[in-house]
Amino acid sequence: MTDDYRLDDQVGYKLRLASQRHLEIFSQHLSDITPTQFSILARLYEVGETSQNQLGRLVAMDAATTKGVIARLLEKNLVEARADPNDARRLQISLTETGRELTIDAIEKARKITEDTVANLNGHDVKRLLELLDKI
Amino acid sequence: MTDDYRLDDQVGYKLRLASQRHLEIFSQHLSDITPTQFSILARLYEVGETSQNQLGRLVAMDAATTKGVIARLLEKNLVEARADPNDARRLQISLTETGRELTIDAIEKARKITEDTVANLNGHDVKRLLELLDKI
DNA sequence: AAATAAATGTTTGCATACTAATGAAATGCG
DNA sequence: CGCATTTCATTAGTATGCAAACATTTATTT
Repeated sequence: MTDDYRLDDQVGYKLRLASQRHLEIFSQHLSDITPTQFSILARLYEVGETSQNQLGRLVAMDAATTKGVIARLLEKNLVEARADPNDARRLQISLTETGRELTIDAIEKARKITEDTVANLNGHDVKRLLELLDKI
Repeated sequence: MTDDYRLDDQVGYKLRLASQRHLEIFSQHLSDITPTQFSILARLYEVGETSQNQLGRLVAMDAATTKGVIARLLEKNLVEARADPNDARRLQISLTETGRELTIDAIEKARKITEDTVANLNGHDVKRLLELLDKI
C-alpha cells in the first residue's frame, strides 16, 4: 500500500524546499559567504576568540565540517588562527579586522534575509514556525 | 547596533538544525540512500518513466543536480536510462526491478522517518508546520 | 525552404558541506 | 607513574548544488 504516500506532504521534503528558498534569498543579499560561514562568523563575533572545535559546537557543526568552513574563511582572510599556548591540540580562532567589519555588515543584511524569507508570514506565524522547528 | 541580533532565533539557522536532525533520523532508517535520492525514487515510482530533466523538475531540483543524483542511482542499479527515440537530447529514466522493490520498502520506512521527525509535535502542529513551511 | 534565433535537455567542472576513520595531545584514575 | 579515556584536529571520500558549456529541437525570419 504505497498509494497513500505523498512525497509533497512530507516534512523532510518541505524542509528541503524551504532551505532551498532561504539559500536563494541569502545569496542575493550576501554573495560572498554562505549561511554556514555566516553562522560561524556571527557566533565568533558574539563570543570572541575560541577554539575551532568549541566554535563548531556553538553552531551545531561537526568538527570536520567546522575545519572546512574555517579553512575557507582563512582563505578569505576573515578569520585568523593561532596555536593555544596552554594546549597544543587547540587552534584558537578569531576574527580579523576585515572579518569583523564584514560580519557587522553581514548581520545587518541578515536581518533583511530573514525578513524576505518569512515575507509571506505574519509576526505570529513566524514565532509559531520557530517554535515548531525547535521541537523537531 | 548588532547587539540585538540573535543567530539562534533566525529562521535560516533553525532550518539548518531541523534539516540536520531529519537527516540523522533518515539515515538511521534508510542507510542505503539519501533523502534527495529517495525523493527522486519516490517520484519516479509515482509517475513512471520520465526524462531526466522533467524528473528533476518534479522534485524541484536543478538539472545539474538531478544528473548527479541519477548517476548515483544508476551505479546502484536502482534506475536505468535509455535514449528517447523521438528526441535525441532526452534521456528517459525508469526504475529497475530492484529499484522498484527498494522504493516500495523505502516508502514504508519513510513513514516512520516522518513520524520520528515530528515525534514531539501533535497532529495539529504537524499540519501547521507544513503550512508554514509552504509559505516560505 | 534555408538561415537564424530562441528554447530545451544534458553534461562538465568546481565549490561547499558532511561523515567516517585516524592521529596527536591532554586528562583522569588505578 | 602508567594506562585508558577523552578531547581536538585533520585527512580522505561522498553528496549536493550552481554556473557555464554544448547539443538538439522548435520557432521565427527572410
